[in-house]
Amino acid sequence: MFKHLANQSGLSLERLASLCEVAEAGSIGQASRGDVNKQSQLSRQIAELEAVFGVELLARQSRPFRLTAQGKELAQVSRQFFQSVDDLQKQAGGEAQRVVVGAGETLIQWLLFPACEAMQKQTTGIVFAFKNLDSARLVDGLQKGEVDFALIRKEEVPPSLMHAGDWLYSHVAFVPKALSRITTELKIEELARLPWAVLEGQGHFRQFLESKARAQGIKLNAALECSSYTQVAMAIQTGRYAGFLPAFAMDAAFAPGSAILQRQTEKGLRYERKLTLAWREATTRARPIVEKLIPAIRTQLGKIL
Amino acid sequence: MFKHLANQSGLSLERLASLCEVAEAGSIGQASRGDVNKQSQLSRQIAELEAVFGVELLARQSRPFRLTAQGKELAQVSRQFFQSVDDLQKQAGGEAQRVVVGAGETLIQWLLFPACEAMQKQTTGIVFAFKNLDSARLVDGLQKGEVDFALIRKEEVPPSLMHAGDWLYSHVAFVPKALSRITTELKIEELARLPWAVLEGQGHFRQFLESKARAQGIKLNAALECSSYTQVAMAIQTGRYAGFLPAFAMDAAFAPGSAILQRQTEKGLRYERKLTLAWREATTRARPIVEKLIPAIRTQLGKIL
DNA sequence: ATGTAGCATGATTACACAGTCATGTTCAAA
DNA sequence: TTTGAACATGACTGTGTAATCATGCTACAT
Repeated sequence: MFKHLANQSGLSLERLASLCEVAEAGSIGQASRGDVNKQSQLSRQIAELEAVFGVELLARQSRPFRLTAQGKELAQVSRQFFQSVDDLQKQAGGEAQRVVVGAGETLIQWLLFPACEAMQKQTTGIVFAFKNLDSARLVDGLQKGEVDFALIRKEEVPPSLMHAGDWLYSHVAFVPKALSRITTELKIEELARLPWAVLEGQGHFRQFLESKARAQGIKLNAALECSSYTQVAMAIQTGRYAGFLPAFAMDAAFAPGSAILQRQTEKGLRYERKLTLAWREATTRARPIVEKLIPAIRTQLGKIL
Repeated sequence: MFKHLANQSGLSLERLASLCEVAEAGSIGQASRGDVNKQSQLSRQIAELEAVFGVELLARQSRPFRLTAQGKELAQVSRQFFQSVDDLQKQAGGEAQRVVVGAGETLIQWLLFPACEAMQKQTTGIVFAFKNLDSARLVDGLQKGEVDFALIRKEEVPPSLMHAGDWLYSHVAFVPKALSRITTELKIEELARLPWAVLEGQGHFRQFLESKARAQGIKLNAALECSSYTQVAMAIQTGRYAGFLPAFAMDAAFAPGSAILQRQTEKGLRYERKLTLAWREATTRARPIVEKLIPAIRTQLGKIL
């Protein structure tokens, strides 16, 4: 049967696990993280695997070495196997299975976290792990099998991945009543009038706002630079700044009855995104639990969005 | 990462390969085939795996022991992994990948063999392995991953399996010119008049013929009992017997210009079957080569049927 | 050119494992 | 109840392997 494979000198679970580590880290060096012993192990073990398969698993043209296509393939096959075995073991031992959910920090905090919270009460035996990654890394993680599913912009999902759900949300303005009691749509002029807490740097939305302001011959009044939407929300909460947040932040970020007005922006300032839940089909095959969770997550997210 | 799994004492490729062997054979005893050493190994190794997973992999209620549901699951996960690794290794070494095709003996000889022959000329790097199994075993083999795809009756495909293609064929009469020069549809009366080479035993088609004859108050003239359709074809070739064969046997079984008349049967004697190509989705995921072959096989079979 | 990050290799140790043989246990059928 | 088939267990051996330390090599950056 498969004894010829299992018996082969140079092929072992440890070596395959090492390959997976290198695949995840990107290179031998990163996988060993300063541990010289580990470095020598990894180098040797991958060389031994190469001897077994008669193929280069590491591309040795430039340093640091990256995995070759065949190296990645073997790593993926192994990873899937380990994951399945791990699931079986946890299932048998009554332990909770780990499900890795990826998204941007904002989405995790205000969407995934509440949604998963609700699910954990119903379904026992699941541990969610949230990964805060940018969309490129999320897609990569999905394809490698390191992330089970991800909440990302629909446009970012490559055709090789599965996806379901279709949630539209827009950035809306949150203005403390202390600053303004207007409740109608937010006008562009107010970009200059109100003191805004904005994200530092060159984020998409920040650039969008600045260009809109410029087009009107005004300047965005960036009174506070924050490094995350959470900070923006905190700034708004103080009552001294207005800010833009995704609409779904209202319930999650502000206590009910707080003196904050949520205001839709006028048409010219609309900034909309379409989210979807993406995953890799192979993952659902190797991990039945992941497939089972998809409809549940969809309905939970649907309740919030 | 997965070091915690790979390091676990009691978990090894050999033990998993052993589990696969037992899964395939059905029990420890059958897997060891009289080798007492192997028996003790298998017993021990499965016990060690059980310790790792904390679950019974063998159902020890009645002997011989069968695998439990969890045992089967682990075996399947492992089998898939081994198969993928094996494919990678063969691909890397430029070796041919083995593709297991299952069907009844008749279908193998007169349909699959010619079809695969034609494909091997185009596609290099594939070795076909034919398995002659009854449909129950074929379905079982498909689900276990031991058979890559099978040509079986459409009605036999359970909903859990994929299938494609839809080939209708009927059993028709082959009559040597030496016995009769009639070329019209075969009448029931001829069942008694002509000397028939038939399959021994209680095959579906044999019973069908006998009941039709009885209904007409005549008796099937079974002049020769054969144990395979190949033998029936050989008998017909001698010129001394008539016989029923699947219509597609004409080209494959008889040399062109041989003195055999192929005759459709009259309506009351029609015996039709619908074939399809069945496979398991997980197999196509683990073995890309299998997925690639499906359309090729379909067109090749289409040419014959 | 030279340093250094990134990887390879040789040698050694301790251990887990597969393999083997002999014998024990359990269960089902005769 | 007996018998044999099916599986378990204890004891031992040789081997492959992970782990560790020391040192050597090679290519990229400065």
